[in-house]
Amino acid sequence: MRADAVRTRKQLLDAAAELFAEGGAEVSVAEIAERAGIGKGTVFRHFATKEDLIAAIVGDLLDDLVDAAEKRGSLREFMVYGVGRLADNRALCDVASGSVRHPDVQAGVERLNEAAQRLVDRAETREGVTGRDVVLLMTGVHQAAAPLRDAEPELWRRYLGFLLDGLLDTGSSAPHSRT
Amino acid sequence: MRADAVRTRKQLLDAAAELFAEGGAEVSVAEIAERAGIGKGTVFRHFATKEDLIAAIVGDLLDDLVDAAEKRGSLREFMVYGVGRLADNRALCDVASGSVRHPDVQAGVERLNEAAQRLVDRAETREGVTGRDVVLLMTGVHQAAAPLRDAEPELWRRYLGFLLDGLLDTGSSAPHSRT
DNA sequence: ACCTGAACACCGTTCAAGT
DNA sequence: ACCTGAACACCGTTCAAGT
Repeated sequence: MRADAVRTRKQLLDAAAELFAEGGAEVSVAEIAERAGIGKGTVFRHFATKEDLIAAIVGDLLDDLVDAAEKRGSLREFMVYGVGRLADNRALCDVASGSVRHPDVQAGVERLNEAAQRLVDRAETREGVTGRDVVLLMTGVHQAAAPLRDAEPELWRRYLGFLLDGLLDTGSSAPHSRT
Repeated sequence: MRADAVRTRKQLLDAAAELFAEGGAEVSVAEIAERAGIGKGTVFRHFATKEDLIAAIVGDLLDDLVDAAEKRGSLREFMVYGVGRLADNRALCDVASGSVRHPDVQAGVERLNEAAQRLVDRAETREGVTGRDVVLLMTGVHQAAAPLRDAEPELWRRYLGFLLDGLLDTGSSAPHSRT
């Protein structure tokens, strides 16, 4: 790849990362090209489709979450971190809502599921809970709180608390029995 | 309104209800017009924007949920019914995901929140839980399970179970304490 | 009064023409 | 090799022309 192309590509990725984070996948290719200071057609020289561009940006975000799963001590800490990331990046929300179905993204989610599974293995959860459950439920918590994102930006913490109380096995008492 | 216009409007609403239920808000006006057997322009004679048409369809769905909240005995039953409706109607999902922001829809959600509040008042939940929380959390449960809608269509029941265990106050033991 | 389809401004995508 | 903007097929929306 020629030096000028490397530079163009970086400008494109920087602009896309910023705009997708703020506005989600719905920001137009024209806007991204303008912000990057390049022609609209050039975007498609680097990425065959808009979806491919989104997948490249979102892939990095998912890798960051996998790192977090490996570095954070507990399942609880990971879930707090993960929902927090969902709350501040609209592109990640679009992945969570299933509107991005790119194979690279699916692979990234799969790696995240596996990393979450390793945390579940070391945690005291109710029986049958998998890493995949944890990842899906994180997105559910975020999306429940999302409509009030502006009015109550910390609402997801409360909802995550409810979920964790249903998910974690506290050991001492019998939290999941119904009288 | 002239008799032929009444007929046209009904054809339009029937087609829209069916297609939105299957495909969500993203089905095109052209598709709806074709299914209804009317011209594309005629759609905009009855509804100023596509959003207004969606709001009309979704309003009925929300009214049905309000009815359910009033007729179902318990909070738990209502939540099972509500998430079930979300699972089989894509238009309702689009409301839940916040991609429909029509004032009539917001008003419908508000009425649903109030109906849910009346169920909460009669239920044993943890402190501070509101009807609005219940409605939001129902959408969260659904959206968590949505990516596996085809592979595991009943997954939402399991996730709703997790949530209810965190939400309901079982009385006897101390389910929300952490040791 | 009511319906229609051609026309408009957008979108993602393609590609001939430029460097 | 790489970049560009005009051109294309879509979309929601408008409106002059028809009944």
